[in-house]
Amino acid sequence: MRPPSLRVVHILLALSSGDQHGYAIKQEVEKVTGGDIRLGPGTLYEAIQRLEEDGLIEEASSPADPPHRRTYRLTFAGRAALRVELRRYGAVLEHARAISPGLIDP
Amino acid sequence: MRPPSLRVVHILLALSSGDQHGYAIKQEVEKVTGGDIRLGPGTLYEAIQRLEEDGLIEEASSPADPPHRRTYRLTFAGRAALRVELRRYGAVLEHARAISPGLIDP
DNA sequence: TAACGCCTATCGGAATCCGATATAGTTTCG
DNA sequence: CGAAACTATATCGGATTCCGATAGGCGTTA
Repeated sequence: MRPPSLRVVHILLALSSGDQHGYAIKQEVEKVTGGDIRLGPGTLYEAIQRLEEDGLIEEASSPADPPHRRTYRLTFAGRAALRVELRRYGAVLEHARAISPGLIDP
Repeated sequence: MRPPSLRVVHILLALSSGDQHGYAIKQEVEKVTGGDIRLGPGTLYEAIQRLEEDGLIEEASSPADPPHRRTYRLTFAGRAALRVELRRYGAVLEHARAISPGLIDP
């Protein structure tokens, strides 16, 4: 299991504040990144399958949902993995600011 | 050309404050990440080749260097690509803090 | 010269990316 | 009503990237 890519981090983050189904995740990610990160169907659903296999998300569909819709929730492990990756980003940024000020901020 | 992975961002960052050869990059990345991110030879040299092909780094070896050592420097495009990716990380972190406080900081 | 650390390179299997394609249900609107 | 557009999921296939294993060459030191 490789560390999640930025795309996958966005998927996890979209689930961090509430359950979502795949298509809604896609829309939210594209919205919050201003279209910077897009998720084609291949990327999206294969990533979801992988995350479920790895236990970072789990299905949370309710009988009230439309039958062909699958809702997912972030697991505890998923939240932990998200935190780890965000920390990595924070560390890179901190280091970048330290050694090369003017690279990010201007 | 896909966006650079976190590993590759670390390679670019290692070059942002001065020219380096591959092995020195590897050592610096492992040092600054406290061993969190390791670079095996395959990852390292293939990434370097790709970055050179894409024009993000260029060879900067001098005749004074040992003959089998290849030193690289970050190009203008490389610095720009690094900046773009760091901004993405910053944006994710900002968003994560906004929607899910307590995910990162505690 | 043997051993060790430095330095680069390639191979191959696995993982991931991602557009194209397919399928279906739902909503919108003329 | 019926066509178009949107929602929603799934799979295929080629390309890219990862990354450990393997294999060198060079320089220094014992």
